[in-house]
Amino acid sequence: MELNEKQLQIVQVAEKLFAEHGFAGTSVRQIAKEANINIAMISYYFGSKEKLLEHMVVYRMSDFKGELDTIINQDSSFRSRFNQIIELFVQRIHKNNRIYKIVHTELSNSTRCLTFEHYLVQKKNNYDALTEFINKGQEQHEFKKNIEIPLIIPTILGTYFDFHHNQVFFKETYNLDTPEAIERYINHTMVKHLQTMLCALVCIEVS
Amino acid sequence: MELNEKQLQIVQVAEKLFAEHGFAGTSVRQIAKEANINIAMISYYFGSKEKLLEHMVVYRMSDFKGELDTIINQDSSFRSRFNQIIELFVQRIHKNNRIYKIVHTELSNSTRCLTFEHYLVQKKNNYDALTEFINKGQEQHEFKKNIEIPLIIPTILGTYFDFHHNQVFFKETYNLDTPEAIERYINHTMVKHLQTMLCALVCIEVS
DNA sequence: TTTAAAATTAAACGATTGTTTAATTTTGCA
DNA sequence: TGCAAAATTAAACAATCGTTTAATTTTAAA
Repeated sequence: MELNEKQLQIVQVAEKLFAEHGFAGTSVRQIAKEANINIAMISYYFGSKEKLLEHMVVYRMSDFKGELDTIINQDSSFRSRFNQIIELFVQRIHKNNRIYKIVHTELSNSTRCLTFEHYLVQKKNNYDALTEFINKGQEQHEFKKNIEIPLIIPTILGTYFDFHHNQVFFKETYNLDTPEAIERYINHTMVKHLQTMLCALVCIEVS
Repeated sequence: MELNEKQLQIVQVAEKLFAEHGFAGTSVRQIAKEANINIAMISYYFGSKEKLLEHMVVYRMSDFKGELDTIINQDSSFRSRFNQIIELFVQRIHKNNRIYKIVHTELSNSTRCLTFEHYLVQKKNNYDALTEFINKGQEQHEFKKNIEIPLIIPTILGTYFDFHHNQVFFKETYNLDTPEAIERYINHTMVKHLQTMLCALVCIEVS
């Protein structure tokens, strides 16, 4: 997926607006205005508003599997690697939260006939990689059995997104008034919460 | 919030459509057609499309605090009550998942100038009740300290909604092909996953 | 400098949006 | 039964939607 400077500008503005107001809630005129381009350029470059979204998904959903494999193949304990995986997921989803929000909203949308193939394939890869890692840990008696592995990733991403969706609530309830405070809360408090909780679920304690 | 038969019909249809296609993605003509009423009836009864959404939120966000207090005031162990609270949250969010999805989407939407006061007040109540319960458990040395209490509810609701948003993925990856299978997965597997994980986080083990 | 391709523009397209109007029908009480 | 209020209707409203057109400007290789 290669985009020229103008196309990239359109995609970036559209991503911001789609995430903020939804796909249907954003008009091509808004995008054009905010990106300082003529309305016709969207059709000219992407064909249509729908195809702009498709291009955006393919462009943004860059490969995440590499970073995951790097951690998994490290020469450290299962617990350490598991903790690193959790942190990686949070960082990744936080960095790209806009496109994920758009995809989540549109994926369960029966109007949209987009495939989101790219997203689903990448998701499957992540689930397979994590499952294989956990299975190995279970074989070596480092990880507990009878774990619902398919729900580990939903717990990580879900915790992040529920916080993200309800930021209005958290801001005023827990005094997260600056962007830096929110950043710190996500990267430290939330990561630690997830690590503690999921390790307690998965790791066998050695005493 | 009292609604006559016709108004209820409109709210129910609109709730389904808003959840499926988003607020902006649903036209009043779609609502009117599916509810078998004239378009003008929406303005007649609710004033506008926006106000229909406001009425919907107030009507649907019925009081949840009672059920929560009933469990908290039970005469059983902290662990047992905590498990029941988790199950209640999952059941509650599952039963009303449509309105929660709508609110989550529109809440972080900078276009919408709705307050969602009703939703935020109820949320605050739930957070306060849970915090008080956990604090009591900590005082009585049944619950661990240094827990990030504000992230417990996001973990419960987030796990549910990430699964819900990505149902297309889970259906084909884990063979949840019938509505009954999904129902069973949520009410048993997911509840157990959350209970095991959160109890491991919160409860002090007695050996 | 010439010239064909690419980029950009303003304007217009028909379709659809949420809302309002004014006329008509239905309802339920006196 | 009569009649005012409530409910319902089809039609029209201006505004906005995504897209296309045809003309113009810019670009870059010959």
